[in-house]
Amino acid sequence: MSENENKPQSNFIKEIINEDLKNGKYEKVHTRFPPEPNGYLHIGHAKSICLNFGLAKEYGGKCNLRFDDTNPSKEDVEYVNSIMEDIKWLGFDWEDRLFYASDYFDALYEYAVKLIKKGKAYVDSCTSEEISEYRGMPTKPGIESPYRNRSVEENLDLFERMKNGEFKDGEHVLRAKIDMTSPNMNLRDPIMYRIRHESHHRTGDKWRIYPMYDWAHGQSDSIEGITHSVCTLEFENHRPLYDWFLDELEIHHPRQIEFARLNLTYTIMSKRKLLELVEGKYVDGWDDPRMPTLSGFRRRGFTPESIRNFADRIGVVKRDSIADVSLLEHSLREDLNKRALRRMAVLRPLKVTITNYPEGKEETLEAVNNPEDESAGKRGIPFSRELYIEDRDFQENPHRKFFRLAPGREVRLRYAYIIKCEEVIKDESGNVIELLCTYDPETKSGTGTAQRKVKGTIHWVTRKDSIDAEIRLYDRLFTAENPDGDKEKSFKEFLNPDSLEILSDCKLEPSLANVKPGDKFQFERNGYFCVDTKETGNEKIVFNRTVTLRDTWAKIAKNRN
RNA sequence: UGUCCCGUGGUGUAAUUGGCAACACGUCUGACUCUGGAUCAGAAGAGUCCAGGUUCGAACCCUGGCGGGACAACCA
Repeated sequence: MSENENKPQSNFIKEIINEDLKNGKYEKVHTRFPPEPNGYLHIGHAKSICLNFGLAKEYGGKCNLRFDDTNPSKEDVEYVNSIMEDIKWLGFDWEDRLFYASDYFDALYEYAVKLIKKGKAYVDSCTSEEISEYRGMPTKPGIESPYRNRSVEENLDLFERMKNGEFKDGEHVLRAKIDMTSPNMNLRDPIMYRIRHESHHRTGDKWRIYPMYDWAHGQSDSIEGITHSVCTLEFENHRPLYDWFLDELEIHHPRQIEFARLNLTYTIMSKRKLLELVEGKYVDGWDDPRMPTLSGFRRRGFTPESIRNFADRIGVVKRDSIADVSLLEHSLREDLNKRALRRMAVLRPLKVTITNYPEGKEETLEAVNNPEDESAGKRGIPFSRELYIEDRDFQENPHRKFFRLAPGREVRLRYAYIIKCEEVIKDESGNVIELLCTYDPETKSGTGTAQRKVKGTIHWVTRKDSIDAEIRLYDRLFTAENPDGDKEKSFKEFLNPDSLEILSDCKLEPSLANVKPGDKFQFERNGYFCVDTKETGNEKIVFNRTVTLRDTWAKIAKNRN
């Protein structure tokens, strides 16, 4: 619902912004989304993207895209491209404001020189072990480095030579001179620059020193004129440092605001662990439809609208929480229900012969494309003597509340006739392999003569005209609500062995012959499906099940146990 | 045994900033239905982590507990 999307919901960040605007701290709102190009975006990032771009839009401001590319050894253009693609797919536009932290390496260097001259930064020549040892513990103060009181001149000289590549990796670092006894670890002379003899994906070999996150981030925000720098909770303890740099430098001072990152039931959100799933081949790549990555959701058949709606509904707060996937699924179904064309597809076929339907006869029946949208029109579907129905729509000894086909019972074939099961044919081992049924010619759909009511309606496909396809059924990737929440067990122990089921003998109605990768449909009574973008080729059609329909029967069947 | 942040139905959020706790998801009924979908109607479910205090009045303010999270990468 578009009104849903426009419904402005307040949150603590907007309250802060309102206050800042009111008292003149800032005159406009300028946010940014600052991903590190070292992995694929996931739904947690989507929350942040929706938030940052959403705030800019709501306040008539701007939102920049800035790649936080300060660590050449982890980052890659592959990620840069996938990130841009995902943001665009989600529906946001940074216009001409695509930036990189590496754009500011020169400016950052000058700022560092300024701090050195102020006596607020120094070159430390301790080893990384020593530095870490001197840093102390959260509960115990650190001690000062023996190099802490070098002269400004010496620092300037050393720092320039660090830049010029005169030293080896790890030989020196540039540190801010703050307070080794601070109860906030981030203020214990944080490292600003480290030496890395590595090429950067954008600056090439120009730099031999690279800035750390804390040093690069706030200054980049400042350079871009960001007003509200929205980030996740783990940076809360960094805010004093963020502020310290800006204050010492006396430059434009954005306000950092932290919110709780998104957690979702039955999924993990850690980039590192997601990478582990990919590298360990537990899934089929970053865009595996079971992955919580945006590329995974896209391939699975999710719409960007549904994800945006979801992001609106979960809200923004400072407390840790874990959102229910069913809310995401609700947003998805709500969107797809309005838009997806209905089609009939039989996932697990059971042959049905209508014994009193003339052999060789064929007729075309009319079916509605989308009951939620009349403009979607109608289509014809062929009907003839031999059909397939869903094998689960037949029970030899039906449960009390099962209103589908059973020996001697009647059901309506959607958009066609009422049929009655007269005989059950089995193979040697007792499996039902075919049903012999009769139909009632008076009950043709839409004729108005169909006065008779039957309790159940099932979908079907004609044998002769059906199209073969492979359909992949997905279930949640993990069996535990919070797979990451167990201190004893690894998240991998909660992987759901049944998260993927491949059905290779599915039968589709003929109107599905010319589908294109990415096309989305509702297969009546089954769920929403989309044409897989990777596996679908000339000879083969592969559908992914995006999400099932709400299924009350499944609930009844489950509760029976 | 430090600093910072956070505690509202099962879940996620709200409460016009001190006025008797609202919405959504989920759950459960029922109606309708040629999708056991959608839709519609309804129900159950928290007295706001605990204990004090201030106040005519507290989820909102104060104090003290308790519980959860973050911080000890030359990662972001």
